[in-house]
Amino acid sequence: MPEQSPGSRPTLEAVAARAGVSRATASRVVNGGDGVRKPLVDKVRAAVDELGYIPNHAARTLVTRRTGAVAVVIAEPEIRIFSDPFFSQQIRGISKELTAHDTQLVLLLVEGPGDFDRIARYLSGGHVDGALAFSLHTDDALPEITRRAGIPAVYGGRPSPTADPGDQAVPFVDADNRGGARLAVRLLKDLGRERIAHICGPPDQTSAMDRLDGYRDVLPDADPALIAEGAFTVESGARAMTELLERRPGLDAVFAANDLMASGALRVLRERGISVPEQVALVGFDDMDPVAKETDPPLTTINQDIEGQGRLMARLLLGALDRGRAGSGTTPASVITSTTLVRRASA
Amino acid sequence: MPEQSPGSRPTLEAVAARAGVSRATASRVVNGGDGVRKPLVDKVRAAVDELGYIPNHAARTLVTRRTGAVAVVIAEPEIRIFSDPFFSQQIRGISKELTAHDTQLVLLLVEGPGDFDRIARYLSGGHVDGALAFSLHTDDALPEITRRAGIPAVYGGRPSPTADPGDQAVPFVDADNRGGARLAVRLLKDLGRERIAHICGPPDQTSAMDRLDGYRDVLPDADPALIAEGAFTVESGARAMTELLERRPGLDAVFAANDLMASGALRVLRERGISVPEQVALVGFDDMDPVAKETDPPLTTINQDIEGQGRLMARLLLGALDRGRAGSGTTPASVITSTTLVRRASA
DNA sequence: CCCTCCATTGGGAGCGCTCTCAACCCGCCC
DNA sequence: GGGCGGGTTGAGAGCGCTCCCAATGGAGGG
Repeated sequence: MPEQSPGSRPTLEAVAARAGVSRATASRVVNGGDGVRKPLVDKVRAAVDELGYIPNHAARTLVTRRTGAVAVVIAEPEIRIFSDPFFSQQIRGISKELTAHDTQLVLLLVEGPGDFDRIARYLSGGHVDGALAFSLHTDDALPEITRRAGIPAVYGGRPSPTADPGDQAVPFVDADNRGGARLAVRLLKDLGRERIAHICGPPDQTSAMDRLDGYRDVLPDADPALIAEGAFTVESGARAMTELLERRPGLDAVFAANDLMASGALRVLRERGISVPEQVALVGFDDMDPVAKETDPPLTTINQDIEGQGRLMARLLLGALDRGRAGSGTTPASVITSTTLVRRASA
Repeated sequence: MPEQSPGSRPTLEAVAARAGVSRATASRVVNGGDGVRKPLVDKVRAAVDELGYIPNHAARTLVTRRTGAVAVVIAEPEIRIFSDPFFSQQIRGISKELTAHDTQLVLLLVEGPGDFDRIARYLSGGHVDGALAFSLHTDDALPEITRRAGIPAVYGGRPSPTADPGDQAVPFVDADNRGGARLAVRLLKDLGRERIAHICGPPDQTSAMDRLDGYRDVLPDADPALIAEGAFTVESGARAMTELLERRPGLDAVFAANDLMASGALRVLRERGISVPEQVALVGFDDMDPVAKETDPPLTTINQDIEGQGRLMARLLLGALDRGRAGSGTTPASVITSTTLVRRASA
């Protein structure tokens, strides 16, 4: 690849001239070469190589109205993204899939409650062909924004009903949180545990509520005092565990709605000299990479293929974009990915 | 903001017509309004609002030759990005700074060794005005790539001398790793420890080597057997600690080159019934958010302002871009950010 | 009162590319 | 042998915007 002295990039015109063809033919070759006779194709290809021609993206976008880029919107102003490998893994999956389809990833981090305007403007501004969004909280304006922007969007995680802008269903990819939770609680039940507590996540996140629903599916008559609320963090898990132990000292199992809270709970149990899994069996959720394996004992937990979810999101969006080009702008269907039980030592 | 029915976005032409001015004047107003009389400015602004006009980015880029976007290249094909909050925090800082300057962030994750070609093509393709890169390993082709692409770039972390493409110094932002390490080791020495071991990071990362140098600055005559190599992961820290304990059972302090390895070391020490900090004092590095505070005992460590480093990188790059526009294409100077000792319970 | 000058404004030329459409050329069939 | 059709190719018109340059008009000085 020849070096680029800035501001002197060869144009299609130059390639055409060098190959002795018209700009139109050069363009055809650059875009796949269909309908151009072999010798000409070769000539143009050679000219491209010699000149180090790289198509001007802006010019192309101007006429095709496709940017070849997709926005990833993360509406999480706060700290969670730092400590949570969840996002990184989804992004890795998204990136892989987009790269494979020559599509760029524009990252939009929401910098605060007032920042949605900026996001809306950007999405409406024709900078990107579509959006992948992580909208975790029920009060989130994102679904409404993407709908208004008139570009296809796929969500990571089921948006809450209240955030859903009416008739148009918002396509999303989510793990089978409820089913996973059932798996976890059923294991504890099968183990013969009789007072199974639950540390649930924040009520404004659908994943937390779905997991709670799964717990209730298996234990419809559970003592309400056996449920404590956390915030998906280690600290909050510890607090919730303390609370549970005060309310129901006789509990013999805990299902925590994620591994972070499970590890917080584990710390409290250890501090009190309560043995895991002998006295209290513990199950987490997420199978989060370093956390679940590194605790002592390692966590029994529910695995979800996070990277796979990212790939799937990208694939759904790319599909919608392709269909959009073909004319029929159908929105993709949502997908729920399966979860599996990973048995380690904590239960 | 009016809704967008796709494919029918108003153009500058439409705004001009509605405001009763020429396209040129409308353009001036949209771009700040300098040199346009107040009443006309107001008319155009009103037309913009009524029509919901949003400038076409591609058209603008085509003529200005500025994309208003910056690439963030992460040349870390593997798992580290998942468990390491480091990147997320830098990106958060970068995002804040870029957003404040109306610049977009295009994320480029290197998907494997063969993927550098794609990155090179992208950076050379006029998609972005500049690049922020994280090039962690000495064998990294990134500095060469950005140089060839002819766009300004700023690195996160000092590139190794071997990766540096010759005369042109590569501008970077890095923590004062060496100074931080000195702080850590000096503390241990001041505490009266006499056999201070070091768990260093992988030799192909300059941060690891700088921290090792800092250790040696304070302990030039240290027993080589007191140095063990890890890979910046929890597991490798545990292994290194085991090794050290075999080689020098009498060691009374450990400086680990990051908190992850420190926590691995801590686990081994606890398993062996060695008390921290009484028998062995332990210092980490990074002050990594959940890790350092959550260990038992909490880690004494070296803090670096990671988000600040990200902001700084972005600021340097934006500065270079502005200067580039002004004509004088000077590369920014590198910056070393200071580190501070955070005293907790492990030393 | 006329001329000069500066502050505004508008006209128009492109930025580099795609895409429609007409022109062309060849082989084939009647 | 002439006409027709399909496969190739080229010419030209924009995509929406910025920016150069010329035109305009009013203020101020002589």
